[in-house]
Amino acid sequence: MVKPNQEFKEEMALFQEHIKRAGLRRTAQRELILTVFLKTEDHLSSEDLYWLVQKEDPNVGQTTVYRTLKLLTDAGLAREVRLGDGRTYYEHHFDHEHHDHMICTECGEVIEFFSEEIEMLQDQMAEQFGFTPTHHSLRILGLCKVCDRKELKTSSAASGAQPRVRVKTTLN
Amino acid sequence: MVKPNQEFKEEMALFQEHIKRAGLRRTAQRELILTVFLKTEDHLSSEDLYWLVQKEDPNVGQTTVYRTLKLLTDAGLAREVRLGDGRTYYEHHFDHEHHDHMICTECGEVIEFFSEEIEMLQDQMAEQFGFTPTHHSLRILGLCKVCDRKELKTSSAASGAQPRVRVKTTLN
DNA sequence: TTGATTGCAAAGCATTTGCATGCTA
DNA sequence: TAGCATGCAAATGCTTTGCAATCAA
Repeated sequence: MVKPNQEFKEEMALFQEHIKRAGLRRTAQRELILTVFLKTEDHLSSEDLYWLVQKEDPNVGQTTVYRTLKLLTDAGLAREVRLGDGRTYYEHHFDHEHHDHMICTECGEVIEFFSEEIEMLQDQMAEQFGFTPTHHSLRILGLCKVCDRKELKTSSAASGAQPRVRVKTTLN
Repeated sequence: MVKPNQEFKEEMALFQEHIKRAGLRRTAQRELILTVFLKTEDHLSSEDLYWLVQKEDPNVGQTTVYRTLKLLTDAGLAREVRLGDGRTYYEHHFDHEHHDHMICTECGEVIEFFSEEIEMLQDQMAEQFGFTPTHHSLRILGLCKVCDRKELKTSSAASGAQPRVRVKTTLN
């Protein structure tokens, strides 16, 4: 079922490189997990990935998925994502540029977005504080288009006008 | 030891109001927890707050602190903060305007900052996607001034020049 | 009096760790 | 062969829940 690894040649190579550099070992599990991971879209939890991997090889354990995800993160192939609920999600770069997230608190939809200006301003802010940034994390929580409409319908009567965009407060 | 509640008159009133509105009850524990909470600075975990409350009244339980912190969040008096490790921190508005965070991954220092421009751009982005934001969360991870200097010293020789600020990738 | 609140202990979750066995290099 | 990797079960750490006793309204 798994497509030939050749599809992710670069990524696989990067991984092997990292493994060698760290004095670790190349194993079937790690390769399978990475391959399955690269074929996913969006964000998935360790458990999500575990089930996907299970379909290919029922012998792989949860623990190995957890450990490998960590390894992939170290290798720069995966990125931890915290969506706000307790757990940790992961996403990869393959076919995906760097981006931030809007998360609908009603239906859980996740919108990926990117703003060059926001990036620049962040760097400027950091510089002001003598801070050297390595990562950043921007989440906007609220209602997606669909849920916002529902909200209007159920609560008071909705005027035809677009709801005003307004950030009331901050998390984090 | 606890200063008279009069100091936080407004906050206390808001809390009582919320409690009444929700058909809940005013209790000594809740008042104590809120008072102690408002006297703190920065971000503290439920457990941190628990220990502070313990000093005033050893009979108050962990659970009540957890529950009250949730209540305060609902009432708009507290704000959940996720610093990146597993746990949830809280901060209050008293004496504190809305802000975002830079977190030093070396020493854990947390710098609070605010950028009107970034706020505006976020609203603009949201509008583009028909998204109605309610909260947002921006974290910049990296090295603070002090740790960055140390880093330079221990690794290769440091040139006198300021290190370039550059965001490599995103967590979120 | 009624039903919300509390504190304890137990349960839940996601994640990590200990350890004997298995497998790369 | 040495020692990293694996998978299981047990342990952890934070947070939530069940429940009898307590307390505010």
